[in-house]
Amino acid sequence: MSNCDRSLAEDSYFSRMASTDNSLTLLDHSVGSSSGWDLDNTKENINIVERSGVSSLYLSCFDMLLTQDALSLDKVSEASPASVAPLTLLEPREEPEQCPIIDSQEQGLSPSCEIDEQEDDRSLEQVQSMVVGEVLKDIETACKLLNITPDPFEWNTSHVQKWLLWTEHLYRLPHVGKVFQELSGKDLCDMSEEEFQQRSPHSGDTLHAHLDIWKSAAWMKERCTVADTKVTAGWSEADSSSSGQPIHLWQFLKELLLKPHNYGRCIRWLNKEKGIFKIEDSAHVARLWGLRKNRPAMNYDKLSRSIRQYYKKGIIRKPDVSQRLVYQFVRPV
DNA sequence: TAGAAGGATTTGT
DNA sequence: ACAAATCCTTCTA
Repeated sequence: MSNCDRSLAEDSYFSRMASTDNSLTLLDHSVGSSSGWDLDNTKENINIVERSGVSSLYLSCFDMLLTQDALSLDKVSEASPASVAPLTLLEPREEPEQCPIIDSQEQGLSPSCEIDEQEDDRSLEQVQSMVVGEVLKDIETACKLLNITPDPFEWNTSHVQKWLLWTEHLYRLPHVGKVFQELSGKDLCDMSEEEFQQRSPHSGDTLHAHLDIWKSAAWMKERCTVADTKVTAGWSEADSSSSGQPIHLWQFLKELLLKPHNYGRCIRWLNKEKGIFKIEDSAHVARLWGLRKNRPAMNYDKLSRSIRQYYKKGIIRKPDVSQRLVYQFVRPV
């Protein structure tokens, strides 16, 4: 796909982003012009970060970065109360990966007086860079798992389906079924929020918002690569999704284990030094592996058979004291 | 009943 | 050719 194709389709998109030099400035602008995130609330927001992890915060922040104004922001957070709002009530301590929440409560922060603006600016900048970094990292992780590129424009129809399944899974959205079938990534990117909602009245708006995040991240990545800013550090690592070689199961498991923040509830180290890990949720891990390999019928029975093939190869073994769902890398990192 | 172990065969790259 | 997927039987906690 040529850059000309892209630039046409992304015109409206770029215009929304304003002409800023990097992502932080970009965040500055949108935060500064939005009623949802006042400078005075920076410390409070940092506290939110410390209390509940960054995901819910960064989604709020990123949505702000992406939405044209506070009105459309409210639309995003309130348009699908059935799918988003109850989650905060039902699972208040949900792990971020399981349920990064677009939390309307955090967006409704009220304005207050101007005190020590410079210090707030610095704190805000810290939060912003953290927020952007987290979003980029999470997208990177999803790309590895799904074996897709970060840029939705490059997706084919099967990549689109993977992304849809993944996003539904991650945000507990109702299944959209086949309404987005036959659409390429470019088709998807060209669709307005209204078109999303036409196809999927229940989760169209949320899916559109998340696609916007991906589009922004890809756009930022492109900009930052040229500008060589440190925000993109996480993207430059060579990863299995870009090596061309199909990923091995043991690599995939290590990838999950590398992201305890995201996958700690389905797989975690028991003893990282010895390479001993436990699969906490066998069905979940199998589902992720199936997603990664495009094998919808994958289950733990089959995944574990593949793990057992590693016994002979000396890649994975059962630990000395054998326990259910516990394995050990023969050569820990 | 879910998981562990491993044989046999098929599939996809 | 190779890794993984699939299907299977038998065993175990």
